[in-house]
This record gives sequence, structure tokens and C-alpha cells, in this order.
Amino acid sequence: MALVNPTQPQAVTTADKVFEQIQHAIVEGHIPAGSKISEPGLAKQFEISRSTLREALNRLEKCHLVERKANVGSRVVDCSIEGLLEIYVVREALEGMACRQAAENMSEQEIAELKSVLAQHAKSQDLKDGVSYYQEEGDLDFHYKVIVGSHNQQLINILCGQLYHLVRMYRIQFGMNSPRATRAFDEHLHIVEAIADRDGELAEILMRRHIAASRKNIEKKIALQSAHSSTEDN
Amino acid sequence: MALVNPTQPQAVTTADKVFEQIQHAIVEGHIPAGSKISEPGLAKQFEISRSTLREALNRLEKCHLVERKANVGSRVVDCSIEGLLEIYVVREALEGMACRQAAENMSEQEIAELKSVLAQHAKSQDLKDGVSYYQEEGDLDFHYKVIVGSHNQQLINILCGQLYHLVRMYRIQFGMNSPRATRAFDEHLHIVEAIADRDGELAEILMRRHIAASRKNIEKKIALQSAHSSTEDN
DNA sequence: CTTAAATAAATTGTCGACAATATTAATGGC
DNA sequence: GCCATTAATATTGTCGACAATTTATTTAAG
Repeated sequence: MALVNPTQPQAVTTADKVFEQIQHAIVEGHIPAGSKISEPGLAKQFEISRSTLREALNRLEKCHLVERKANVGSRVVDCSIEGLLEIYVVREALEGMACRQAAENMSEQEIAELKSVLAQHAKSQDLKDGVSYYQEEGDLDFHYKVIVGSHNQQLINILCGQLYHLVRMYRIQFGMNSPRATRAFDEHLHIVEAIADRDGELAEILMRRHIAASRKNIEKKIALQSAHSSTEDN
Repeated sequence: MALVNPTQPQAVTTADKVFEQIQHAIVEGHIPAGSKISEPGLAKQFEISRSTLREALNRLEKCHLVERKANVGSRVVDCSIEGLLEIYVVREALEGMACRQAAENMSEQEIAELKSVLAQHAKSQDLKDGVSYYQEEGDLDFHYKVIVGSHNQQLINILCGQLYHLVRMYRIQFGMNSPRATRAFDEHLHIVEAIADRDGELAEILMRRHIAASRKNIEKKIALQSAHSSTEDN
């Protein structure tokens, strides 16, 4: 069930396993965003040495979940609204290009698989009109398959290896149970069509608009929230 | 003179310094691409412990200059033609978006600085019609300033922190003394115009075409090379 | 009482050694 | 003579300890 990352092969070493555990804890918010990380503390908590923990921290740094300053220490990244919007901008550019390349490079079998993913979403569509969690997973799954379909190792690395978990972190911590579920699904359909037609240019445009729409949706939401809180302040 | 990376602050720790030295050695080809890295060997060579070396290797991994496999070891990345083209695709997407954001977000002063950089290039333009090395540096410098001008931390991180040295590595190892010097300069001029006009859409298109042109130029070169070598094979 | 300097505590960076795994060399069977 | 298995070697992963630096506390001065 868990999305296996092609860029990060099976965890074998203990540092790998601890990395995954901490990663999960950060993404889910069990280790709060922006908090300082105590190397001796975490090492003791996981019953490993500091060297091993530092190895894990290095990998967390690679996917931008923690930041380190020399002689000072590590902190979990801060979840700011600006940061979230920045990531969406990057995604718009990269996933747009990935989608273009997917249209050019995906095999017929991959396209068939992508279609079947959407078909599955469609089936469970009606019964989950309120429950959007699965749709969240489904959305990620769709995007994931398109990215891998680009067959561009650099794109896959950056999007799946580095940004993927950061995006999940933001989604969870900002509590985004996307109200765009059905519209997003329709957009997915159109994107797949463009890919199946091998129309890279259109595929890129559609994916970019799809992500830009998400971003604008968030911006609107934020604007409402701040407007609401400012009336509360009065 | 040396381009200071805003994402990687001054090296203070010995691991940082060793990292920079190895980075330089890899980019310049003193440590050959694709070669295996012996931890005990390199550690002895730099007169540091393995722990410190591994710390440096982790940073090299972050900017995609070395790859590590569990229980096997580290290798310098391979410089394949496919890899080079993949990077150009990523750059086209990211720098295009960076350019759009630069048009929206750069301060007037930053734009003035960007213009002055080009003016300097123009002055030395006539005397370096054969010598393209400076143009190389100048090209990087221009792109660098645009990226930073996007004011998007994520974009800056990925492009300046991760891809920058990889691009340099490819340029040096494939011996690219861009024969597009004067045309590239003209394209830079048009890009700056678009930025100064705050026309993000045009700025993105121009930057994408600028990078795509470089990519196609390389593709053409490669095609010629392989055609040449195949005739040699006969 | 507030501020500055000095001291103490804690944290990070670096080191060398040992354990686990992978690679190479040697041995034996066919 | 060639392939599989086993032994030997080398390399990577992990550990605990010490050095260097930062942070917190205490002390002293104004």
C-alpha cells in the first residue's frame, strides 16, 4: 500500500529505518514543525548512537525536512504559508514539464496503468464525497505516476525524492482536505487524455493549470482565514 | 570573484572545507566521473577521519555529485549524454519559472544590477570573440542573478544549491566552450527587457527558449560527434 | 535593578575502534 | 580446466569518547 519511492530503495541499514521513522513523525507532526532537534535526545529515544542519528538527519536534510546550522544544530523546517506557495510554484514548473515528458515517453502499458488508477478513483468517487483522505492519497498517487512516467531521472529525484514528503507535511499540518475533489478528478481525466494523445504541450499546460488552481485555492483559503481572524481581532 | 552561494553559507567546519575541495576536484575532473570513492583512501589523503569525510560525502550527495549505495560505497556520478539532457530539461522548467518570478519580484535595484552585469559583458564582448571561458562564467553569472531574483527560496535552493555544480561539471567535462556566445548574449538582453517590463509570461518563455536552444545545440553537437565517430569506425 | 563579563553546562564536530557486510582470493569437486 | 563453495581480505556501518564551540548560568560592576 505504501508508495514505494523508486529513488530511495528499500531501507536496509538502521540509519535508513530511523530516517523513515523520523520522516514519518515530522510529516505527521508528531515532531512539531520548527522545533529544535536534540541529537543526544533523539539518539537515546531511538536507542542508537549519535553517529547513526546524524546519518539519518543528513537524509532528512536532503528532502528538506530539517535544516542544519554549523555548530548550532538541526531544526525541523517551519511550515509557513510563503513556503507552501513557493513549493506550489516549483511543482507547477516541474510537474508541468514532467507531464510533458510523460506524454512523450510513457509506454502504452504505463498509460494503461494510469488510466486504471483513475478508473479506480472514479468507482469510489460517489461514496467518498465527504471523506477526502482517500482522494488525497489518490491525488498523490496520480501525480506520482505521471512523474515517474516522465522517465527523467532528475525530475523523479527532485519531485519524488525531495519534495514529495514536504508536500505531504504541508498538506497534513495545514489540514488540507481538498474541497476540489471532484474538479481535481476531472482535471486528472483531461491530463490523461492529453498524455494518451501524446500531446506534450497540452499535457504540460493542463498540469500547470491543475497545480496553479490548487495554489490559488489555497491562497483564497488563506485570505479568508486571515480576514476572519482580523474580524475576530476587532 | 567566486560566486558565493546564498544557500550554502561560509564553510566553517573542516567537513565543509573538505566538501568544497572534493566538490571542486570532481567538477574539474581531477576525481574522474563514475569512479569509486574509497573512504579510507580519501580520508587519509585529506588527513581527516572517516566520519568527517562521510559528512562531506553526504553534502556531495545533496548536490548530486556522488551517489551512495548501502554497504557498497560511494561513486562519483557518471556524465552521460542522457543525464546532461535531463538536466537541461529540468533547468528549462525551473529557470523558466524563476525568470517569471524574477520579473514579478525583483527590486528595481536588482534589475539595475542585472543590467550592469550585461553591460560589462557587452564591453568585453569584442575582445573575447574566440575566448569563450569568460562568457561561460558570465552566462552562469547572469542565470544566477535571475534565479536569486525570483526570491523563491525553493527555486534558489534547487538551482543554485543542487544543480549549479552539476551543470558546471558537465560543461567542463564535455568541454563545452559554447559557440553560441553572441547569440546567447542577445537572448540575455531580451530576457532582461522582459523582466524590466515586469512581463513574467514573456520572461518565462524567453528563458525557456534560451535554455532549450542550448540543449538543442548540444544535441546537434552530439549527433555530429556520433556521426563522425561512426564514419571513423568504418 | 540592569547590564557585562566570566564561568559552567550542554551540544555539536571530530576521532579511532569494533561489528556487519561485501568483495576478492583460495580451495575443492566435477 | 571451469564452476561452486569456502576462507580471507577489505570496506562500510555503528559505536562511544574526546575536543571545540555554543548556550545557559552565575558573578560582578555600574
